[in-house]
Amino acid sequence: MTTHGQTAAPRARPTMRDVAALSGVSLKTVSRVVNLEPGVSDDLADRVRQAAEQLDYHPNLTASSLRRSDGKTQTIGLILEDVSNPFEAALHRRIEEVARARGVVVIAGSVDEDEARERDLATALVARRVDGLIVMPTGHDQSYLAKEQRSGTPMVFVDRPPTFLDADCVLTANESGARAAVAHLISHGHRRIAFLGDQPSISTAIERLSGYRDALERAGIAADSALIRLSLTSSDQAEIAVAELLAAPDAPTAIFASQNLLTIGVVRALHQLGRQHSIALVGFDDLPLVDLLNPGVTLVLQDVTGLGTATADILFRRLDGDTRPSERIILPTTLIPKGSGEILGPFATIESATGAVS
Amino acid sequence: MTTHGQTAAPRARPTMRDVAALSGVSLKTVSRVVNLEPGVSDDLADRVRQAAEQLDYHPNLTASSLRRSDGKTQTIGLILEDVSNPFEAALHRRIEEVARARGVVVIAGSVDEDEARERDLATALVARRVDGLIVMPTGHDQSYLAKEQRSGTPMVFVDRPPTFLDADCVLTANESGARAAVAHLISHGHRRIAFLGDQPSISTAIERLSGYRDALERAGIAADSALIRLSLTSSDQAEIAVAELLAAPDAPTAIFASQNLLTIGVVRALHQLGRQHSIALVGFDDLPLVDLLNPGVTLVLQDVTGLGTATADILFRRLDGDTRPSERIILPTTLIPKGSGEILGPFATIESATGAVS
DNA sequence: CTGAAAGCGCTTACAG
DNA sequence: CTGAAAGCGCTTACAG
Repeated sequence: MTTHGQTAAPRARPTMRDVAALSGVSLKTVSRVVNLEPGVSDDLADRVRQAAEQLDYHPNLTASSLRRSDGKTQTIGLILEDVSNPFEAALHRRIEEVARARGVVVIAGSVDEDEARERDLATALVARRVDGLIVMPTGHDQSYLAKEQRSGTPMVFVDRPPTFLDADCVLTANESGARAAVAHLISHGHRRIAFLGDQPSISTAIERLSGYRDALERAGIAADSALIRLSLTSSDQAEIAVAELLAAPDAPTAIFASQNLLTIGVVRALHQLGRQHSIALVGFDDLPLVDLLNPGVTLVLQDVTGLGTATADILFRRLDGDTRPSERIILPTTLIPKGSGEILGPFATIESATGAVS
Repeated sequence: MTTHGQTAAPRARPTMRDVAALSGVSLKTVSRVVNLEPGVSDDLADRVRQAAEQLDYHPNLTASSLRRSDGKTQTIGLILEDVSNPFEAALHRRIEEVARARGVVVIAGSVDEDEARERDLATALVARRVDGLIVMPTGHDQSYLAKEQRSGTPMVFVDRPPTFLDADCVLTANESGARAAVAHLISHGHRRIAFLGDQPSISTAIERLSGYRDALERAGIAADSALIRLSLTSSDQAEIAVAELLAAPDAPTAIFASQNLLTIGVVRALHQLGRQHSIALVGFDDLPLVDLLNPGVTLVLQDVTGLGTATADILFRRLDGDTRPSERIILPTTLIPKGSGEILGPFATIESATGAVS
């Protein structure tokens, strides 16, 4: 029978006290050496380091943070809708990178679109005394975080602003991004443009709808509520919505899909119906490989790296003591023509056909 | 000037002592009520709950775990190659779900393919006294975790087995999955089949190569080293490799891309060269939307949900005291024909043309 | 049923 | 330069 790691009786982890005993110094001297504080003679410091090495001593951060005057745990919390969503996973990675440079780790969690889960996760993170919080809010009331904020936990909101709470936030220019997408379709000769959107309770969905309406208005096109489909929460729902829209009389000639999952559904529907070369499409958010589809899918891209970096930067600035009023950073989008958005509509002019407009 | 949350002087968080003082009971009684221990009179319990409510008291988990005999922090660590890789992000989400059901949160981190970073992250997690560790190992020696394992931290490896360490692991049947992919191509009339793979230091890359060789051997086809391209670490490198392979004399008629990023590169290259309808392709790992490409891409899928669930389940079983010998779970793959893998090769028979073989 | 004392592994605030 | 005492916010192990 081999000695199996998992089954052997646990061997106690050495403490500072053990290191002190072995090296024949006081606890405080070990603490000084471990924390690289100056003012320990080379002789003692060497003995301590040797003893620590010999015992394979590793400091207990949870104990030190309890006693430390700043109480820092070198851990931050990240509340997302879903850690596996590509946009959010990319955000997570950026935040992790900024945190890592400071020796800070990230506890991330998913709350889907469940308000209660958002609060539960926030409570769980606070109970573990995270140094700060980054939140992509789901609920419509973040006032429950006010006490925690007053207790000194900095918090930054990302992608969506907080409600009933004054805090920093980093957002995408959803309205102008959507406006650009729809203006792009209009400039290619479309006037009947459908809007597909997520639940109107989500601020980004509303802002993108607002950009859509604004682009139509600027072009003197009356919005037709029959072309606006909200509360679509999955690719499948978007796929069905497209089939319905295209089967109706006076069907749209172009579609603006205001979120990545919805874009997938639209692409599926158009391919299914064999309409991918006749119905124009612009999608919001990045999707891998869509440039290889035929036609490629024209997308409005968010600056995920910029969002993640700015969010983490602000949080750590607050942790470093920045007490200026809360700020709101808004990052622009980029429209990438890939084919589907350049399909000409019935009102195309010579300019739009020759690409004189974009 | 409004009162701004972030700038107001931090208000100290209430402690158990504060609750005890306000309710006029001892610290221990508050502890009993907070931890739902029996044996407190309704009268006192009520007073304590009211005081806690009034002060907005929330327990400090980091302090309680320090003192608790089991020392549990209700936190586990997850070491990944990249939290934003779709496969790993999906794994992360599954593990989070299992953990959440037990009130446990997850600290995840990315180490890319950097051994030093793997060790640093492990150290950072151990310093925070995570209750357990889930590791997708990058390095080729996990013996550095042996002491930690003996100290009582359970650990489970996922996707790749640990080296120089006896521990549980949950893997994909890489070899048989790759064998099935290549056999599929052979049955469709291909004999010159290229293999594209990641760094040979990664166990999954080697296992998939082994499955490739095995399938060829079983079909009596001699392996041609000119068709085997290893150490490809990005889509771009795979794209270049395909261009080279197809430009060479006696070029392959089919390609097996043994990892998701590489599959993307192959698809790009084939479309670029206009060969997507003549060169067969099977890819390993899922990729969104590839079924909408023309042709759709035939894939070998891993059971990500199964991997995540099994990994987390084992970890928590160990945390619950299971001391049986370490186990190795291997989950099967599924081949999904989507078009690219069914392109017929020069040795196609009537059976392969009619789909009598899959 | 209730609580006073000790201590988890550290850092703080002093004193020498 | 070095260390003894106190204490971070809790739970443990007792005693009443």
